[in-house]
Amino acid sequence: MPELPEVEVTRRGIDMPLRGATVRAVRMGKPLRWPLGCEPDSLLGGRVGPVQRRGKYLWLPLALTEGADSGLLLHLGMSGSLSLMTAAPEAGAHDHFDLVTTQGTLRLNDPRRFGAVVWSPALHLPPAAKLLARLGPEPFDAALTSARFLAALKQRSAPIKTVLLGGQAVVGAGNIYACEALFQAGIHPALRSDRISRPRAEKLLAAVRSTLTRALDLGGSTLRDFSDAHGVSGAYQAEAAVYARAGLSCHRCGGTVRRVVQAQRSTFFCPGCQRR
DNA sequence: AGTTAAACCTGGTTGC
DNA sequence: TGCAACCAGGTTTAAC
Repeated sequence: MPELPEVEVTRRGIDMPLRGATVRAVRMGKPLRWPLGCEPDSLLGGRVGPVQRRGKYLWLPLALTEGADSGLLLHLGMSGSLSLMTAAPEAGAHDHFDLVTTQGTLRLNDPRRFGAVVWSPALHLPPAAKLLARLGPEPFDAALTSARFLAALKQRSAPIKTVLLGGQAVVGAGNIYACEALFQAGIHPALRSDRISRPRAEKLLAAVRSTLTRALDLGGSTLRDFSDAHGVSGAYQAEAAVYARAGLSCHRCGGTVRRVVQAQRSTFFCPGCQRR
């Protein structure tokens, strides 16, 4: 589920409430994608700092000593969500990580367990640095110009949809928002990335940005499991133009939205509105 | 080297 | 009703 908007909405929900909190207990459930990388009890007494986001990862600074840069790198995978509770109920079957602090319990619920919580001595050191190494630029970074975006697209011959999902040209757009941005830009998902024109690349970058912004404003998308740190669902899915709308009519041209598979992922698009 | 498949895991939905 | 097949927000690793 969680693409950039959902992860950012989650970050905003836990950042201020957790700031300055002290870790009182750590509870682990079933294994996640990667091991924690430290003794859970070694986190006790850690002080929580400002929560940051990089791509679809969250960085929770957890200083064990004054001035330390260590922390936890979190990923929500496909089905993960974080909730911050003052009085946490008993852990359920899919609650795989609890960080009990003086300012509430941060709990990761993740049925499919593609998510991760990994301790790292610093954001710029392994293992965090290694996991973030291949990420492209942030979509709202002013340094990401349309020229730079175009240059990145020119380096790939794979379909534009697949390249968007890859996150090398820009991070943050997952399956929902990659489909929606391509629709908004009027670009066929099968178009070769390196065949895209300069004006279309510019239009696509703008579409990625506006799609992610709109989703952020609506609290993200909730297909099944996602909710923010306070249990509130997203609302973007209700206004998706193409995503999960195969066989339905396009609200722009009246044609029929199609579903195809690219790189093992469903792609939804409108053949009338999106051209090669 | 670069693109595509397989893998990780659980559960909901669909169709016979 | 039962059960098999397919589908789902992601990303790494292995294989063409």
